[in-house]
Amino acid sequence: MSQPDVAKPVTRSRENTRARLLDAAAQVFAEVGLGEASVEAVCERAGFTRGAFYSNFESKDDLFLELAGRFVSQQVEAVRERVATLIESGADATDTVGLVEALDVPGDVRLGVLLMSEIRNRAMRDEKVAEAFIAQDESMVREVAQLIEDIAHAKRLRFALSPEEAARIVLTAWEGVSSRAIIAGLPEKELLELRAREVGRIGHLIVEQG
Amino acid sequence: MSQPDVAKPVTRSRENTRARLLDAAAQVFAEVGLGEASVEAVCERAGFTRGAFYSNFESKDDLFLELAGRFVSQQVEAVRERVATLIESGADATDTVGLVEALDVPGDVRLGVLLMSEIRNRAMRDEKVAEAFIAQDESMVREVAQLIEDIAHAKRLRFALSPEEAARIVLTAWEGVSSRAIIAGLPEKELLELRAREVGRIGHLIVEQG
DNA sequence: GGAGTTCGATACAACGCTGTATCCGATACA
DNA sequence: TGTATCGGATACAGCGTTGTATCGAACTCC
Repeated sequence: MSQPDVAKPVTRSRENTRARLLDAAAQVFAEVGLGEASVEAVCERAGFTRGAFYSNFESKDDLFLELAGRFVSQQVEAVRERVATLIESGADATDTVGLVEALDVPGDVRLGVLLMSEIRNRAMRDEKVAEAFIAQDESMVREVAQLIEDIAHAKRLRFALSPEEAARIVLTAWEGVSSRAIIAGLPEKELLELRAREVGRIGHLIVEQG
Repeated sequence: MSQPDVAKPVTRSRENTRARLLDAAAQVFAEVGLGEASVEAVCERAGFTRGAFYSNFESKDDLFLELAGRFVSQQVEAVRERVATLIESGADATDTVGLVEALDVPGDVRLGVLLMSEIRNRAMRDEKVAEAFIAQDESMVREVAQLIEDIAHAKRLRFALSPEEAARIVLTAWEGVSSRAIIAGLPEKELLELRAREVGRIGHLIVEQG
């Protein structure tokens, strides 16, 4: 898919330029949106010319698909790690806000939200992106469901909702709150606080409803 | 903002072309996205040339701002009406699914979801759009909050959440479910069912948690 | 019914972006 | 040290899009 017709060798240098282009693309796409971003702009940001670009990707769509896959996977992986350490550290399950904060993925939050929004938007129109999105989204749901299940177990609670359903609600709220915060122009710090608070409240609602 | 330098008369014919252009734009923007939609494509869809376009709008952004305002207002208005009739008809407050279904706005659902997603996406980067979006979003929250409050009153319940908070959760879930359905490629009928079911469940969660 | 105005079509100039073909420096390898 | 390959820069042709300037038909208003 993202592989050119004539298979090119996978040298260290090559991987490096690809990575720089992908990082630059993430920034540019987040800033102006996928549609209004030109290949030119991405290359400029990365410090390359289009020669480098077309030597590494077939098109903007090709790059975006790869970026989307990479980015969403990273998010899932980051959350997976957090959940793992949370579970074995036996965190206080009543502190939903603390738990929610612990899910924050390191990195530029604003960029993350904007990029994810861009990916979601694209996934609504592009089969390929949708496929990648759904797969990773389900992984994410499973991770969070696991966390919720462990909390339920620790508190000896039974829910009317399945852990998966609860996880979906939490994740949906997560995204919704993030978007609203960005639209309202909240700085990163307040965004994080608001998100922890609101999503924590939802978590509470689910947990208390035994 | 959307008014040309030299104020143009507001004739019937003029309003008609503006409306046709706006409708066409809604379709095109929903189909391919704002960024990848050309002014040309919008005009073609509307059955005009760019001459008509530039005689009525300053730019694509100008048109989009107007479209966004109009569209979001319509949504709010439609919901407002439904809520009003629901309230005075004294609908069965325990039937959350029925209540949720009653909020469905008439028209092409898929188009509505895609367009709203486009508007939200744009609002994250554009002050003007954000402003319009926030204003209307708050109206919407108030409408739904009103509905929730009436249900609470009818059932003599008190919530841990304020009606506004509850409304936000419902609306966020609404959008989240819609997006996921579109990404999954569900046909309109199933989208509506899924949405009613899932959002209804959330409503239940809020209502039962007295 | 004639003069003025309005609205949209047409024609045009300019620009930006894309994708490819070619070139050149660097690196690896013998 | 010579040779071959690789990776990115440069140059170029072509296209689509934008915005404006101009034109003509239709409608308005006296």
